[in-house]
Amino acid sequence: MPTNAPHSLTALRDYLRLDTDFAVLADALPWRSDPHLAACLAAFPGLRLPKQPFGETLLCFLCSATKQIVQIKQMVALLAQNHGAVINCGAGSPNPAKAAFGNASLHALPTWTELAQIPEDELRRCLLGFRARYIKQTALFLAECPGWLEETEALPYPDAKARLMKLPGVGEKVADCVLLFGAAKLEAFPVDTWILKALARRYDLTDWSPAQLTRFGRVHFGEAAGFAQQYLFAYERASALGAI
DNA sequence: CTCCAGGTCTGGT
DNA sequence: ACCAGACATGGA
Repeated sequence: MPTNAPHSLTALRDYLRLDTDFAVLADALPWRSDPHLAACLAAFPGLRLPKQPFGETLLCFLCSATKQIVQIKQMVALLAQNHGAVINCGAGSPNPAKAAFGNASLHALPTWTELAQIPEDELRRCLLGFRARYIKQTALFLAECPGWLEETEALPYPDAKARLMKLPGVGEKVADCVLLFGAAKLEAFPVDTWILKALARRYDLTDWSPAQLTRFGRVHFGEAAGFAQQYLFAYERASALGAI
């Protein structure tokens, strides 16, 4: 562990925003008393938690409900391709993405303002299914409330979470993902199917209810629970794929 | 064909 | 407060 690892939660957040080596955050986790977490940390020594744009994170996780990760990627790619502004990478512009994608035009994700203009049935063409309605309604709400997203991101975790959960399609899990990945709120502990499996299987809690497992995770992993969540998630998926 | 996927909402007890 | 179905769609 580097000796300059930050020790307060505020310092950890600042550290996160620099997109440096986040492995030092492990120091804030109870891995010394937790053999499984220790194994996860050892299995993914380079794991990072980059802070991503708040609004884009919200869009991506509004797509995520009961979908496989490969499919979520495809939905997001279609949203960009069909409705996002073209990113200029003409001749002379040293855009590394152009080398990677050849002459295919690159698109940004559509902004919430742009999404508010798109008919729901057109959004549905991006394989969104029933999620199209959530995205459309959220876009219409955000269009009526300029600054709402920025204000939400600036709030403390519990207030930000409560506000996000007022959006259609945003429940506890999606709100936690948006705050963990899009706002670097390390207290956020998103509980998805993988985390439920990990808590039940790796902590010998097979007869616990999902609500009890959730509470266990939030209490056990503490102030940097979201960082622990990433390790549990990565480990459980790799394990399912036979990579571990 | 059936089951599940980085869930949420709604309408029942 | 807790529980079952519905919700779209594709991959395993």
